[in-house]
Amino acid sequence: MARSSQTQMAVLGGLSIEPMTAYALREAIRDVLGHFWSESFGQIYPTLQTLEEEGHVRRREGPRARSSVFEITGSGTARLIELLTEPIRGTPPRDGLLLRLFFGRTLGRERCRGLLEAARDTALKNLQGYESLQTQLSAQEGDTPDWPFIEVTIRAGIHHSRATIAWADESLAALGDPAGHPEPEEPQP
Amino acid sequence: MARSSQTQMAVLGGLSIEPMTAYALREAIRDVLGHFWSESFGQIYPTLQTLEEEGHVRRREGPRARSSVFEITGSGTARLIELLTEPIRGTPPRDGLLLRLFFGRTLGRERCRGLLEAARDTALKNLQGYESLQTQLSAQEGDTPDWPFIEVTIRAGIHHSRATIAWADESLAALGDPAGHPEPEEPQP
DNA sequence: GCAAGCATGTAAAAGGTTACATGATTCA
DNA sequence: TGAATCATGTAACCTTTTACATGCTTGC
Repeated sequence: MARSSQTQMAVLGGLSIEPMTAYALREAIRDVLGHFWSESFGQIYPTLQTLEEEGHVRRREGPRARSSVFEITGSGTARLIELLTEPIRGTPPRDGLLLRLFFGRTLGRERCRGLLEAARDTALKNLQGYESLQTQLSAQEGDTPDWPFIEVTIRAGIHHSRATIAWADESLAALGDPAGHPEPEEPQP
Repeated sequence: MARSSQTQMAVLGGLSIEPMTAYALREAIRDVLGHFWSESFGQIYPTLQTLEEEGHVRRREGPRARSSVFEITGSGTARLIELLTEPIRGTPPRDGLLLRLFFGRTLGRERCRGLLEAARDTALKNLQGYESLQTQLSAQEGDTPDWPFIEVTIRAGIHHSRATIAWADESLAALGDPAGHPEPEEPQP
Protein backbone atom coordinates (compact mmCIF):
# COMPACT_ATOMS: atom_id res chain seq x y z
CA MET A 1 0.00 0.00 0.00
CA ALA A 2 1.00 3.61 -0.43
CA ARG A 3 3.42 3.44 -3.30
CA SER A 4 5.69 6.30 -2.36
CA SER A 5 3.41 8.75 -0.65
CA GLN A 6 5.77 11.47 -1.81
CA THR A 7 4.99 10.79 -5.44
CA GLN A 8 1.30 10.47 -4.63
CA MET A 9 1.45 13.92 -3.08
CA ALA A 10 2.92 15.52 -6.18
CA VAL A 11 0.58 13.63 -8.51
CA LEU A 12 -2.60 14.38 -6.56
CA GLY A 13 -1.44 17.95 -6.04
CA GLY A 14 -0.94 18.42 -9.76
CA LEU A 15 -4.34 16.99 -10.56
CA SER A 16 -5.91 19.15 -7.84
CA ILE A 17 -5.05 22.17 -9.95
CA GLU A 18 -6.25 20.76 -13.25
CA PRO A 19 -7.10 17.35 -14.78
CA MET A 20 -4.49 16.17 -17.29
CA THR A 21 -2.76 13.26 -18.95
CA ALA A 22 0.17 11.50 -17.32
CA TYR A 23 2.42 13.06 -19.91
CA ALA A 24 1.17 16.56 -19.20
CA LEU A 25 1.47 15.89 -15.49
CA ARG A 26 5.11 15.06 -15.85
CA GLU A 27 5.69 18.22 -17.89
CA ALA A 28 3.83 20.30 -15.32
CA ILE A 29 5.90 18.82 -12.50
CA ARG A 30 9.10 19.47 -14.43
CA ASP A 31 8.20 23.02 -15.49
CA VAL A 32 6.28 24.30 -12.49
CA LEU A 33 7.68 22.37 -9.52
CA GLY A 34 11.03 21.77 -11.18
CA HIS A 35 12.92 24.06 -8.83
CA PHE A 36 12.15 21.92 -5.81
CA TRP A 37 10.62 18.66 -7.01
CA SER A 38 10.97 16.01 -9.69
CA GLU A 39 9.22 12.85 -10.82
CA SER A 40 10.01 10.49 -13.67
CA PHE A 41 7.63 8.58 -15.94
CA GLY A 42 8.64 5.39 -14.20
CA GLN A 43 7.08 6.76 -11.02
CA ILE A 44 4.12 8.64 -12.42
CA TYR A 45 2.46 5.86 -14.43
CA PRO A 46 2.40 3.17 -11.73
CA THR A 47 1.36 5.76 -9.15
CA LEU A 48 -1.60 6.83 -11.28
CA GLN A 49 -2.62 3.19 -11.62
CA THR A 50 -2.47 2.69 -7.87
CA LEU A 51 -4.42 5.89 -7.26
CA GLU A 52 -7.03 4.78 -9.77
CA GLU A 53 -7.43 1.40 -8.05
CA GLU A 54 -7.83 3.19 -4.73
CA GLY A 55 -10.46 5.51 -6.22
CA HIS A 56 -8.44 8.66 -5.65
CA VAL A 57 -8.30 9.55 -9.33
CA ARG A 58 -10.67 8.85 -12.22
CA ARG A 59 -9.57 8.13 -15.79
CA ARG A 60 -11.44 9.78 -18.64
CA GLU A 61 -10.95 9.50 -22.37
CA GLY A 62 -8.24 11.87 -23.50
CA PRO A 63 -8.09 14.09 -26.58
CA ARG A 64 -6.26 11.39 -28.56
CA ALA A 65 -6.55 7.69 -29.19
CA ARG A 66 -5.17 5.63 -26.33
CA SER A 67 -4.69 8.70 -24.13
CA SER A 68 -6.29 9.30 -20.72
CA VAL A 69 -7.01 12.43 -18.80
CA PHE A 70 -6.93 11.92 -15.03
CA GLU A 71 -8.99 13.90 -12.59
CA ILE A 72 -8.89 13.89 -8.82
CA THR A 73 -11.91 12.51 -6.93
CA GLY A 74 -13.37 13.53 -3.58
CA SER A 75 -11.48 10.78 -1.79
CA GLY A 76 -8.38 11.87 -3.72
CA THR A 77 -8.65 15.36 -2.30
CA ALA A 78 -9.04 13.92 1.19
CA ARG A 79 -6.00 11.73 0.60
CA LEU A 80 -4.04 14.74 -0.64
CA ILE A 81 -4.81 16.71 2.52
CA GLU A 82 -3.81 13.69 4.58
CA LEU A 83 -0.50 13.45 2.73
CA LEU A 84 0.20 17.18 2.95
CA THR A 85 -0.39 17.01 6.69
CA GLU A 86 2.06 14.16 7.21
CA PRO A 87 5.41 15.11 8.74
CA ILE A 88 7.99 16.14 6.20
CA ARG A 89 10.33 13.30 5.38
CA GLY A 90 13.72 14.90 4.97
CA THR A 91 16.08 13.41 2.43
CA PRO A 92 19.56 12.85 3.82
CA PRO A 93 21.75 15.67 2.53
CA ARG A 94 24.10 15.00 -0.38
CA ASP A 95 25.76 18.13 -1.66
CA GLY A 96 28.48 17.19 -4.14
CA LEU A 97 29.80 20.74 -4.31
CA LEU A 98 30.37 21.08 -0.58
CA LEU A 99 31.90 17.60 -0.42
CA ARG A 100 34.46 18.58 -3.06
CA LEU A 101 35.21 21.89 -1.38
CA PHE A 102 35.64 20.20 1.99
CA PHE A 103 38.47 18.15 0.50
CA GLY A 104 39.77 21.25 -1.24
CA ARG A 105 43.33 20.73 -0.03
CA THR A 106 43.43 17.52 -2.05
CA LEU A 107 41.42 18.87 -4.99
CA GLY A 108 43.52 22.02 -5.24
CA ARG A 109 42.73 25.65 -4.70
CA GLU A 110 42.33 26.53 -8.36
CA ARG A 111 39.83 23.80 -9.05
CA CYS A 112 37.86 24.88 -5.99
CA ARG A 113 37.73 28.40 -7.35
CA GLY A 114 36.43 26.98 -10.60
CA LEU A 115 33.67 25.11 -8.82
CA LEU A 116 32.72 28.23 -6.87
CA GLU A 117 32.61 30.35 -10.01
CA ALA A 118 30.40 27.80 -11.73
CA ALA A 119 28.10 27.67 -8.70
CA ARG A 120 27.91 31.45 -8.68
CA ASP A 121 27.04 31.59 -12.38
CA THR A 122 24.35 28.98 -12.00
CA ALA A 123 22.86 30.74 -9.00
CA LEU A 124 22.84 34.04 -10.89
CA LYS A 125 21.02 32.48 -13.83
CA ASN A 126 18.54 30.83 -11.48
CA LEU A 127 17.97 34.12 -9.69
CA GLN A 128 17.15 35.88 -12.93
CA GLY A 129 14.83 33.03 -13.84
CA TYR A 130 13.00 33.25 -10.52
CA GLU A 131 12.66 37.01 -10.76
CA SER A 132 11.19 37.00 -14.22
CA LEU A 133 8.93 34.10 -13.26
CA GLN A 134 7.68 36.11 -10.31
CA THR A 135 6.92 39.16 -12.45
CA GLN A 136 5.27 37.11 -15.17
CA LEU A 137 3.16 34.88 -12.94
CA SER A 138 2.12 37.65 -10.58
CA ALA A 139 0.56 39.42 -13.57
CA GLN A 140 -1.07 36.22 -14.84
CA GLU A 141 -2.15 34.57 -11.60
CA GLY A 142 -1.96 37.37 -9.07
CA ASP A 143 -5.68 37.08 -8.41
CA THR A 144 -5.98 33.30 -8.02
CA PRO A 145 -6.17 31.75 -4.55
CA ASP A 146 -3.10 29.65 -5.36
CA TRP A 147 -0.85 32.62 -6.05
CA PRO A 148 0.24 33.58 -2.51
CA PHE A 149 1.46 30.02 -1.97
CA ILE A 150 3.15 29.74 -5.34
CA GLU A 151 4.91 33.02 -4.70
CA VAL A 152 6.26 31.66 -1.41
CA THR A 153 8.02 28.87 -3.30
CA ILE A 154 9.44 31.28 -5.88
CA ARG A 155 10.74 33.56 -3.14
CA ALA A 156 12.43 30.56 -1.56
CA GLY A 157 14.38 30.19 -4.78
CA ILE A 158 15.23 33.89 -4.83
CA HIS A 159 16.52 33.89 -1.27
CA HIS A 160 18.45 30.71 -1.79
CA SER A 161 20.06 31.92 -5.00
CA ARG A 162 21.08 35.22 -3.45
CA ALA A 163 22.61 33.37 -0.50
CA THR A 164 24.57 31.14 -2.85
CA ILE A 165 25.90 34.13 -4.79
CA ALA A 166 26.96 35.95 -1.63
CA TRP A 167 28.56 32.80 -0.24
CA ALA A 168 30.45 32.06 -3.44
CA ASP A 169 31.79 35.61 -3.66
CA GLU A 170 32.88 35.54 -0.05
CA SER A 171 34.51 32.14 -0.51
CA LEU A 172 36.32 33.17 -3.67
CA ALA A 173 37.75 36.10 -1.77
CA ALA A 174 38.72 33.85 1.13
CA LEU A 175 40.44 31.34 -1.13
CA GLY A 176 42.57 34.12 -2.54
CA ASP A 177 42.80 36.06 -5.73
CA PRO A 178 44.79 33.99 -8.21
CA ALA A 179 45.90 37.02 -10.25
CA GLY A 180 49.61 37.68 -9.72
CA HIS A 181 50.00 35.32 -6.79
CA PRO A 182 48.59 31.85 -7.50
CA GLU A 183 49.47 30.66 -4.00
CA PRO A 184 49.47 33.80 -1.85
CA GLU A 185 51.64 33.98 1.25
CA GLU A 186 49.66 33.27 4.38
CA PRO A 187 48.09 36.62 5.27
CA GLN A 188 48.27 35.89 9.00
CA PRO A 189 51.37 34.39 10.65
CA MET B 1 33.01 -1.49 -11.20
CA ALA B 2 33.02 1.73 -9.22
CA ARG B 3 30.48 0.97 -6.54
CA SER B 4 28.89 4.37 -6.08
CA SER B 5 31.70 6.80 -6.77
CA GLN B 6 29.93 9.25 -4.48
CA THR B 7 30.39 7.02 -1.47
CA GLN B 8 33.95 6.27 -2.52
CA MET B 9 34.63 9.99 -2.55
CA ALA B 10 33.41 10.49 0.98
CA VAL B 11 35.20 7.37 2.26
CA LEU B 12 38.53 8.13 0.59
CA GLY B 13 38.23 11.77 1.61
CA GLY B 14 37.68 10.83 5.23
CA LEU B 15 40.64 8.48 5.21
CA SER B 16 42.76 11.15 3.51
CA ILE B 17 42.49 13.19 6.69
CA GLU B 18 43.21 10.35 9.10
CA PRO B 19 43.23 6.51 9.06
CA MET B 20 40.33 5.03 11.00
CA THR B 21 37.93 2.13 11.45
CA ALA B 22 34.76 1.85 9.40
CA TYR B 23 32.79 2.67 12.51
CA ALA B 24 34.81 5.80 13.21
CA LEU B 25 34.52 6.78 9.57
CA ARG B 26 30.77 6.69 9.78
CA GLU B 27 30.83 8.80 12.92
CA ALA B 28 33.18 11.27 11.31
CA ILE B 29 30.95 11.54 8.26
CA ARG B 30 27.91 12.04 10.47
CA ASP B 31 29.52 14.58 12.79
CA VAL B 32 31.79 16.51 10.45
CA LEU B 33 30.13 16.28 7.04
CA GLY B 34 26.67 15.83 8.48
CA HIS B 35 25.42 19.22 7.34
CA PHE B 36 25.84 18.33 3.68
CA TRP B 37 26.57 14.62 3.42
CA SER B 38 25.52 11.26 4.81
CA GLU B 39 26.49 7.62 4.50
CA SER B 40 25.08 4.54 6.20
CA PHE B 41 26.90 1.42 7.39
CA GLY B 42 25.29 -0.52 4.59
CA GLN B 43 27.26 1.63 2.14
CA ILE B 44 30.50 2.09 4.01
CA TYR B 45 31.44 -1.54 4.65
CA PRO B 46 30.99 -2.85 1.09
CA THR B 47 32.69 0.26 -0.31
CA LEU B 48 35.72 -0.28 1.92
CA GLN B 49 35.92 -3.88 0.73
CA THR B 50 35.83 -2.78 -2.89
CA LEU B 51 38.43 -0.11 -2.29
CA GLU B 52 40.65 -2.66 -0.57
CA GLU B 53 40.37 -5.06 -3.50
CA GLU B 54 41.30 -2.23 -5.84
CA GLY B 55 44.29 -1.33 -3.69
CA HIS B 56 43.02 2.15 -2.85
CA VAL B 57 42.94 1.51 0.90
CA ARG B 58 44.98 -0.79 3.12
CA ARG B 59 43.61 -2.63 6.13
CA ARG B 60 45.69 -2.70 9.33
CA GLU B 61 45.00 -4.39 12.62
CA GLY B 62 42.85 -2.14 14.77
CA PRO B 63 43.04 -1.37 18.47
CA ARG B 64 40.60 -4.18 19.28
CA ALA B 65 40.10 -7.78 18.33
CA ARG B 66 38.39 -8.15 14.96
CA SER B 67 38.67 -4.44 14.23
CA SER B 68 40.47 -2.90 11.30
CA VAL B 69 41.93 0.53 10.75
CA PHE B 70 41.88 1.60 7.11
CA GLU B 71 44.43 3.91 5.58
CA ILE B 72 44.49 5.43 2.13
CA THR B 73 47.21 4.31 -0.29
CA GLY B 74 48.99 6.25 -3.03
CA SER B 75 46.63 4.93 -5.65
CA GLY B 76 43.76 5.78 -3.31
CA THR B 77 44.84 9.41 -3.23
CA ALA B 78 45.05 9.44 -7.01
CA ARG B 79 41.59 7.91 -7.18
CA LEU B 80 40.27 10.52 -4.75
CA ILE B 81 41.58 13.35 -6.90
CA GLU B 82 40.03 11.71 -9.94
CA LEU B 83 36.69 11.47 -8.17
CA LEU B 84 36.82 15.03 -6.84
CA THR B 85 37.50 16.24 -10.37
CA GLU B 86 34.52 14.43 -11.85
CA PRO B 87 31.52 16.60 -12.71
CA ILE B 88 29.13 17.05 -9.84
CA ARG B 89 26.21 14.68 -10.12
CA GLY B 90 23.21 16.68 -8.94
CA THR B 91 20.49 14.82 -7.08
CA PRO B 92 17.05 15.64 -8.42
CA PRO B 93 15.49 18.13 -6.01
CA ARG B 94 12.90 16.93 -3.52
CA ASP B 95 11.92 19.57 -1.01
CA GLY B 96 8.94 18.36 1.00
CA LEU B 97 8.41 21.75 2.63
CA LEU B 98 8.10 23.66 -0.64
CA LEU B 99 5.87 20.96 -2.10
CA ARG B 100 3.47 21.34 0.82
CA LEU B 101 3.53 25.12 0.63
CA PHE B 102 2.89 25.05 -3.11
CA PHE B 103 -0.37 23.23 -2.45
CA GLY B 104 -1.06 25.58 0.43
CA ARG B 105 -4.59 26.40 -0.74
CA THR B 106 -5.46 22.74 -0.14
CA LEU B 107 -3.36 22.34 3.00
CA GLY B 108 -4.74 25.50 4.57
CA ARG B 109 -3.16 28.77 5.50
CA GLU B 110 -2.75 28.02 9.20
CA ARG B 111 -0.92 24.77 8.60
CA CYS B 112 1.35 26.54 6.15
CA ARG B 113 2.19 29.09 8.80
CA GLY B 114 3.00 26.26 11.17
CA LEU B 115 5.37 24.70 8.66
CA LEU B 116 7.06 28.05 8.07
CA GLU B 117 7.47 28.67 11.78
CA ALA B 118 9.01 25.24 12.25
CA ALA B 119 11.36 25.83 9.34
CA ARG B 120 12.35 29.15 10.80
CA ASP B 121 13.07 27.62 14.20
CA THR B 122 15.15 24.85 12.71
CA ALA B 123 17.13 27.29 10.61
CA LEU B 124 17.78 29.48 13.63
CA LYS B 125 19.08 26.53 15.62
CA ASN B 126 21.25 25.45 12.71
CA LEU B 127 22.59 28.96 12.34
CA GLN B 128 23.63 29.06 15.98
CA GLY B 129 25.25 25.66 15.57
CA TYR B 130 27.23 26.78 12.53
CA GLU B 131 28.35 29.96 14.20
CA SER B 132 29.64 28.26 17.32
CA LEU B 133 31.26 25.55 15.19
CA GLN B 134 33.04 28.25 13.22
CA THR B 135 34.35 29.95 16.34
CA GLN B 136 35.39 26.70 17.94
CA LEU B 137 37.07 25.15 14.92
CA SER B 138 38.78 28.32 13.81
CA ALA B 139 40.58 28.38 17.17
CA GLN B 140 41.41 24.66 16.98
CA GLU B 141 42.24 24.26 13.32
CA GLY B 142 42.78 27.80 12.12
CA ASP B 143 46.37 27.01 11.18
CA THR B 144 45.86 23.73 9.35
CA PRO B 145 45.85 23.68 5.54
CA ASP B 146 42.38 22.14 5.60
CA TRP B 147 40.80 24.99 7.53
CA PRO B 148 40.09 27.48 4.71
CA PHE B 149 38.17 24.77 2.86
CA ILE B 150 36.32 23.56 5.92
CA GLU B 151 35.32 27.12 6.71
CA VAL B 152 33.86 27.50 3.22
CA THR B 153 31.47 24.64 3.94
CA ILE B 154 30.49 26.08 7.31
CA ARG B 155 29.82 29.47 5.78
CA ALA B 156 27.60 27.80 3.21
CA GLY B 157 25.48 26.61 6.13
CA ILE B 158 25.45 30.07 7.67
CA HIS B 159 24.35 31.78 4.46
CA HIS B 160 21.75 29.16 3.77
CA SER B 161 20.30 29.32 7.29
CA ARG B 162 20.08 33.09 7.20
CA ALA B 163 18.34 32.95 3.84
CA THR B 164 15.83 30.45 5.20
CA ILE B 165 15.08 32.64 8.22
CA ALA B 166 14.59 35.76 6.10
CA TRP B 167 12.41 33.84 3.64
CA ALA B 168 10.27 32.33 6.37
CA ASP B 169 9.72 35.70 8.03
CA GLU B 170 8.81 37.31 4.75
CA SER B 171 6.46 34.45 3.89
CA LEU B 172 4.77 34.50 7.28
CA ALA B 173 4.10 38.19 6.77
CA ALA B 174 2.79 37.56 3.26
CA LEU B 175 0.47 34.77 4.40
CA GLY B 176 -1.13 37.13 6.87
CA ASP B 177 -1.16 37.66 10.58
CA PRO B 178 -3.60 35.17 12.11
CA ALA B 179 -4.23 37.34 15.21
CA GLY B 180 -7.76 38.72 15.14
CA HIS B 181 -8.63 37.34 11.71
CA PRO B 182 -7.93 33.59 11.52
CA GLU B 183 -9.35 33.26 8.01
CA PRO B 184 -9.55 36.76 6.60
CA GLU B 185 -12.37 37.45 4.19
CA GLU B 186 -11.30 36.88 0.62
CA PRO B 187 -9.63 40.17 -0.29
CA GLN B 188 -10.71 39.77 -3.94
CA PRO B 189 -14.04 38.35 -5.15
C1' DG C 1 28.36 -8.86 36.21
C1' DC C 2 26.04 -5.87 33.13
C1' DA C 3 25.03 -1.85 30.38
C1' DA C 4 26.65 1.24 27.00
C1' DG C 5 29.11 1.91 23.30
C1' DC C 6 32.55 0.10 19.82
C1' DA C 7 32.84 -2.78 15.87
C1' DT C 8 31.70 -5.71 11.73
C1' DG C 9 29.01 -7.24 8.47
C1' DT C 10 24.63 -9.07 5.55
C1' DA C 11 20.03 -9.29 3.54
C1' DA C 12 15.79 -7.51 2.24
C1' DA C 13 13.17 -3.98 0.70
C1' DA C 14 12.24 0.61 -0.72
C1' DG C 15 12.63 4.19 -3.77
C1' DG C 16 13.94 5.99 -7.94
C1' DT C 17 16.11 6.62 -12.73
C1' DT C 18 17.02 5.11 -17.28
C1' DA C 19 16.38 2.83 -21.26
C1' DC C 20 13.55 0.55 -24.11
C1' DA C 21 9.38 -0.65 -26.92
C1' DT C 22 5.46 1.08 -29.11
C1' DG C 23 2.38 3.90 -31.53
C1' DA C 24 -0.55 8.39 -32.70
C1' DT C 25 -0.61 13.09 -34.23
C1' DT C 26 0.92 17.33 -36.03
C1' DC C 27 3.37 20.17 -38.97
C1' DA C 28 6.69 21.44 -42.31
C1' DT D 1 6.99 11.73 -46.25
C1' DG D 2 9.52 12.31 -42.41
C1' DA D 3 10.74 14.57 -38.05
C1' DA D 4 9.24 16.26 -33.75
C1' DT D 5 6.28 15.81 -30.17
C1' DC D 6 2.51 13.70 -27.59
C1' DA D 7 1.46 9.58 -25.23
C1' DT D 8 1.68 5.05 -22.60
C1' DG D 9 3.79 1.70 -20.31
C1' DT D 10 7.47 -1.96 -18.63
C1' DA D 11 11.77 -3.87 -17.07
C1' DA D 12 16.24 -3.72 -15.54
C1' DC D 13 19.23 -1.65 -12.76
C1' DC D 14 21.29 1.22 -9.19
C1' DT D 15 21.61 3.28 -4.91
C1' DT D 16 20.54 3.58 -0.37
C1' DT D 17 18.23 2.67 3.94
C1' DT D 18 16.75 -0.36 7.52
C1' DA D 19 16.82 -4.11 10.17
C1' DC D 20 19.03 -7.81 11.78
C1' DA D 21 22.77 -10.85 13.70
C1' DT D 22 26.91 -11.04 16.19
C1' DG D 23 30.49 -10.23 19.45
C1' DC D 24 34.30 -7.33 22.03
C1' DT D 25 35.66 -3.74 25.45
C1' DT D 26 35.22 -0.37 28.89
C1' DG D 27 33.64 1.45 32.93
C1' DC D 28 30.42 1.42 36.66
